[in-house]
Amino acid sequence: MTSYIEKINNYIKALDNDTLSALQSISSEKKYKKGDLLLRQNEICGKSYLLISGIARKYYLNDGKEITTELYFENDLAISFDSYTLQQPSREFIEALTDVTVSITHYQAFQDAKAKHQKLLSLDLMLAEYYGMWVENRLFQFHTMSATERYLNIFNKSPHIVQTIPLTIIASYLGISLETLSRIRAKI
Amino acid sequence: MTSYIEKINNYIKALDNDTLSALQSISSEKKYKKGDLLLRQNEICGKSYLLISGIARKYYLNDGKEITTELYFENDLAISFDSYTLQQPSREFIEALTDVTVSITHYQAFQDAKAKHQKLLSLDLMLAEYYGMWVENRLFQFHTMSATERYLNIFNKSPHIVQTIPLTIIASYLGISLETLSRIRAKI
DNA sequence: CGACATATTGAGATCCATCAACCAATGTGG
DNA sequence: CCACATTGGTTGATGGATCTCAATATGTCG
Repeated sequence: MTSYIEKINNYIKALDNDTLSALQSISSEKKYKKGDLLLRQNEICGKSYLLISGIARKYYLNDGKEITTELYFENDLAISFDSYTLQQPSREFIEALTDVTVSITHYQAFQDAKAKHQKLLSLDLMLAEYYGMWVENRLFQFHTMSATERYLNIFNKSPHIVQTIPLTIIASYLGISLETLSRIRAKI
Repeated sequence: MTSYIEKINNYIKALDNDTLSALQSISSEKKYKKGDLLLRQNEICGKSYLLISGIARKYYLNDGKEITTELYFENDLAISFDSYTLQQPSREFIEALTDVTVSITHYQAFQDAKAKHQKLLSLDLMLAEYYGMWVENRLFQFHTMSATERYLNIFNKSPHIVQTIPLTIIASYLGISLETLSRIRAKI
């Protein structure tokens, strides 16, 4: 599945100048400070955020508790998928965990560009497919792995997450309490 | 999100004849008997199956146990998403739970058709988006709801599932043991 | 330094899985 | 058409994983 990212990146690199400039003309750079919210609950996700530098996360509130659903690093694309797709209010927030620089593309401008440039439509399909597989894989892990296994998985595959993100956030990302995560780590 | 299915169905209804006949020319009907496997583990999912009648499910084996990941009814599109997208061996099976009639479309033929007919590319994007939102929503439920809540949710929103599918399968679909499901039902 | 976020540790409660026994309905071979 | 196997479901007892509440560190930053 990692190879699919490469495929997407290669696809972007190989875009003709016409398509590429169309994409660039509807994108703009912006900086956020640590703690800033790129998207709030109940707002419609009308933009996509490509992380150029920094770390961000997506989360929602459940019984007043923050549940992190995705972590974003350099080169990741941050959106609230259903809010963006349906253009309906988001249940999720997107928050900068460090100072971040992002490339913003507006939803409607991208829709228009897709109509004119078939390659952007193909790109959008690839991105949606990637997200589908990513979520499917996450669900798979929730379905089959214990808390310890899920932590070890992230620890082995994405050590940078464990090193840079507060445990409180990692715990909610893994779907366990902070205390349980702390105990899991103590045992290893 | 249900409205997105309607949007997709309306989109299909509104397709021009050229696109529609291209789609039909690469699809064919086939019948399966109850218990037949439409896709086996380790096979590459080279076809999509649109259910015309009957019921089917997708599942995988974990420690020798069957874990159901999706249930299909009339008008649902059955594929192993990652296997289909990456054209890699599937970890999932697709099984007919009753006699079924499906409309089969080959992966490669559809890829070719998408290159010629932009509307099919748009359709594919909508289908991928729908699947992404569907899985996201399922993950959301696993993340926030107890076994009882998940059962009640399915019981209220999709009573036909509870009425027609064996509890063993529903339990694995909900990510709980058959015994727990039985006890949940006894309490209500 | 003080204050607030972050992390650890303990004790008890809760949810759910597992193992096992049992029951009911269905189907099949002789 | 019976005897028996098979499938699907229920119920009880027990244990383990994880949560919650609470107390106590350990930062970290203005």
